[in-house]
Amino acid sequence: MDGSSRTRFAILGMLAEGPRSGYDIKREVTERIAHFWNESIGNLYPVLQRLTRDGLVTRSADAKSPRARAVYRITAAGRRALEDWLHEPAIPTPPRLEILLKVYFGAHTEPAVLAAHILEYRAERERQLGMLQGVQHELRAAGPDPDVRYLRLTISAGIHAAQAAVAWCDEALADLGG
Amino acid sequence: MDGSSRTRFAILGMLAEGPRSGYDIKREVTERIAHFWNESIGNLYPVLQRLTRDGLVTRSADAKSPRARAVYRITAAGRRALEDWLHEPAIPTPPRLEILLKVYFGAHTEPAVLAAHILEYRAERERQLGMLQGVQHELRAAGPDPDVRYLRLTISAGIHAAQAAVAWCDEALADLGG
DNA sequence: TTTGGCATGTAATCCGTTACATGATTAG
DNA sequence: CTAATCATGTAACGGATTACATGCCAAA
Repeated sequence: MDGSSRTRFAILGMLAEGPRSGYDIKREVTERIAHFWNESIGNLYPVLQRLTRDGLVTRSADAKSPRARAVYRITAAGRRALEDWLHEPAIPTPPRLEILLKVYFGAHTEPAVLAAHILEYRAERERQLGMLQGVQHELRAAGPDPDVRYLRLTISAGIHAAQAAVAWCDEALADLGG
Repeated sequence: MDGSSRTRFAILGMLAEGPRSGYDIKREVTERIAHFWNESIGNLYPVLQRLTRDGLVTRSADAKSPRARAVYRITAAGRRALEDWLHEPAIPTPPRLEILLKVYFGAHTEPAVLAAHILEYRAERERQLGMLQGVQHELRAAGPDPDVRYLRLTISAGIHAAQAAVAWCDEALADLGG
């Protein structure tokens, strides 16, 4: 059945902080955790329905909004499911970095083609790095707020990863250029 | 149809270095590029059939082997497809790091639970780091061999990423411990 | 008034994993 | 002899993306 869908838990985690609509969840994913997680809106709605059917969340109409908004709330069973999942070790997803696959097969094209790809990749990672550092700076101003403790940690993870990626790009570009 | 399947190109790239069986390809993936790419054997065989049907590879029985081995060779059309793909920019796959999702929702469990997960994650990354450094060392002995130039680059990428991951783990563990 | 953002959902499709099924060969 | 590895494949399933379809509300 639903053995490994981690979308369920992403949703449950978000709802554990308070009631939200599907649209809200999607926004929070893209605005706060996009650097390590993603959800497509076309998947979110069906999974929310299944979670409702399973009694892990409840659905109600938002009275305060003039729009047709469905607001979801996590149930006690939902919290239990979330906590159980948090206790299980994380299952590592095998990575698929297409940029490195192209590099690995680099002998079958010109080095300049590869360099162009890496340059583009570097720009993207640098852009991301700047964004994350911006968030980190804002969070520093907030002081030792326990509410943002875990957000801080994920931001830091993204910064480490982005810096490593940029450093590798520079190394690779130097190698390909010389 | 087969718009975005990168498995095709992983196969074509491997076959561009020489004839191989499906089993060979799987072995090469797990032994050399597992740190940034993966393929399941159950997917490899059907895709090889489709590539044969499309005329990008040819299939023949291996006469030299006492076993029932099917050997695939890349065709001119296959090489063209590979080169075309190498010219296209890499499509970034949105990441899904479950470990960070758990950290993000860390407020809903005990810090010690999180720390245990991170410790396990750290061990895995450190193990991987050691392995990659071992390969890097072997490759250094080979000198400036152009054949291993691109392999070297992917190994280096893995080392950068693993080091960054380990560094973050230490930072996170210090934070959670204190 | 028209554009963009809010908001929800379905359908088609696909990409890929896991488990299952089978059998030959080689090394200990 | 027997276990591990070589070797190929199919079937069931599921998780997720993209495109499609619809419509309201607010701001310019």
